[in-house]
Amino acid sequence: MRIGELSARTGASRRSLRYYEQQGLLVSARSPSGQRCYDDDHVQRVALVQSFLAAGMSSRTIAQMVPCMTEPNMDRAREALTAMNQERNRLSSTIDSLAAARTALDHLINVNRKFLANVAED
Amino acid sequence: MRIGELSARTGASRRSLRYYEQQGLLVSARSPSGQRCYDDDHVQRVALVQSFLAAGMSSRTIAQMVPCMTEPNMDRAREALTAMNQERNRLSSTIDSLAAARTALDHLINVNRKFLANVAED
DNA sequence: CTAAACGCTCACATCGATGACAAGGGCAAG
DNA sequence: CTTGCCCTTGTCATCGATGTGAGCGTTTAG
Repeated sequence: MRIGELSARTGASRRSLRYYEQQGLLVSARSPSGQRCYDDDHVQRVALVQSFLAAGMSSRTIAQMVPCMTEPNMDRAREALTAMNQERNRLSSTIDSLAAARTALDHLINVNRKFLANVAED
Repeated sequence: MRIGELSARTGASRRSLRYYEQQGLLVSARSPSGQRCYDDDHVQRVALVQSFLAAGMSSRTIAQMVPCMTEPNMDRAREALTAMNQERNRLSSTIDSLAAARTALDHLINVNRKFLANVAED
């Protein structure tokens, strides 16, 4: 498939897909005329990249792990594992922060609910 | 206290504190010479703002809720509640995304661990 | 064959929170 | 009064992912 179809299937813009490739997150075969050619596997790959980007990973970090996403690579597996574990920790503590923020928000929501209820009573 | 001390106590840079004020996230009294004066309550307030910013809320969004953080305000309570609930949902789905990314990462980590173990066997 | 739709590269623009720096005023200790 | 440190406002720079548009080649349907 060409870039338009991959874009349609993944929801990533053509622009983003080219950017992913430029950053080494995605590899494409090229037609004789230079157009990018993808196969079905790339759909999942893009989904994974999107998931990681949405999680706040930088493309540099993802690029470090990507070589091991397709076929584990002995040379890079160790450093990739290090990066992955580091990111896993970062993710976990981010999740904790968000949960804390949500708790604080819940508190604010309750205070305001009660306030509105009191006003209604008067 | 003046801005330097608040900065030291909260970990937010002086620059950030001025920015928070400019965005309506923080209010300060001023000394006759124009210097910002804070009291202890502001430490908590800044912590809350930092927590929300770290959770990816825009300063505009936080500004919408802040008037109701100090003293509930009848005029704004309803719209603020709307914004708060909206943000709560956004937070929840962000947390879900991060959790999904972490699961995907765990999968990758396992694949690589096994690969390295197999290599070691040979 | 032609036109529409798609693809290519290159380069500049955008957003939001923050850093960095300039030019100047306020205040305490020597 | 001077020195040193803290404060003020204002402006320009930064980062990363993506939008946007120009200028030009390719593929496909009529």
